[in-house]
Amino acid sequence: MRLTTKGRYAVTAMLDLALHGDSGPVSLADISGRQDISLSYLEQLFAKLRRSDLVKSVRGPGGGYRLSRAGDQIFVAQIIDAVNEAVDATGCGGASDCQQGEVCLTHHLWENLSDQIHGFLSQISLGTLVEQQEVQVVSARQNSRASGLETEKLALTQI
Amino acid sequence: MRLTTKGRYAVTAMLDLALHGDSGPVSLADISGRQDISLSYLEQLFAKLRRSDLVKSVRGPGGGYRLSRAGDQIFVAQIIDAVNEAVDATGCGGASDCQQGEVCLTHHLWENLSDQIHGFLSQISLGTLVEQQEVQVVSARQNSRASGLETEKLALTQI
DNA sequence: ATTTACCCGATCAATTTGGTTGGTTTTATA
DNA sequence: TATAAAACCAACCAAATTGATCGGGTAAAT
Repeated sequence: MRLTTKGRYAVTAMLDLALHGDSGPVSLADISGRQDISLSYLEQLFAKLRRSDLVKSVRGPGGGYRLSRAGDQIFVAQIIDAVNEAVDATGCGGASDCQQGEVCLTHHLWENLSDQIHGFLSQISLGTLVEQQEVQVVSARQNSRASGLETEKLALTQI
Repeated sequence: MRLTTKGRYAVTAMLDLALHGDSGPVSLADISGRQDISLSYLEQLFAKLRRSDLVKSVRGPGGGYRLSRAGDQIFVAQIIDAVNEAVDATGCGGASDCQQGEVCLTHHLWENLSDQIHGFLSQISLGTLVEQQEVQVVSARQNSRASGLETEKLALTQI
């Protein structure tokens, strides 16, 4: 499990798609404009997302990308796995050829943790994130109506 | 929150320290030998770990590093934060100068997720990992005695 | 004094990241 | 049918990051 800016871009773009995909396909140019990610980098990312069947493409004018299924059926871990081509990360080759020495002990400790992170991100869907944000925005609006504008900024940053 | 091989090296080294630190300080040369990480890279990592008060150093012959407190008081998130000098990752400058446009919506969605990951890794201590591994090793040994060696590999990988 | 091992800074090769250029194909629409 | 919008695609490139190397220091145990 790796978590770099590349994964952040991918998740951000997919979130944009989840938010704007209701009325037909969304072009990469639109996402590029809204999220400030270069068009060709988006192309590279979406090539991988498509290969992993997370999005479907529609070619030609008016085309773009759609989520290949509902937002609550697409999980953050899948997005990150799609763009971060699996690095072995094992050191011992992964082929379990390492005898039960000291090296392998801590190696397994790390694998354990890595699996836990992966499991955690496998439970969070695009739908979950969007829902949470909607709750936040509504609550922030209520707060700001009640107690001034400064509260909104606060509520949004401390999710 | 970033999660790269750098963080993996740091966590691995700290785990090694947790496992071997019972009888006095552990030298970086020892860790380097056991974990197959270059000595000078370990030096760079431990300089940061020391600055973050996660380890204490003992100079001179027989010296090395000790955890600066018990393993169950050192959390994975702290280790990763220590070696990955904070990248802003915000895009909008972080100074909340971004108006409530579309860009900032997904930006906050990502921040939300990032915070969740950080919170998750703030609950996992070195002690937790070592404990789990000990449980696993014991259980694997029992399994392999009961039903053959293949079970051990299985139990270790599916933690 | 010598040795061990932490400390420190500069440098550097390899990899990854993110972008650029320059196309091609598909397809809606005028 | 011509045009334009947009997905596709491959090669290449600059910047950042990673991880290693070198060449020294400094503290302390023997």
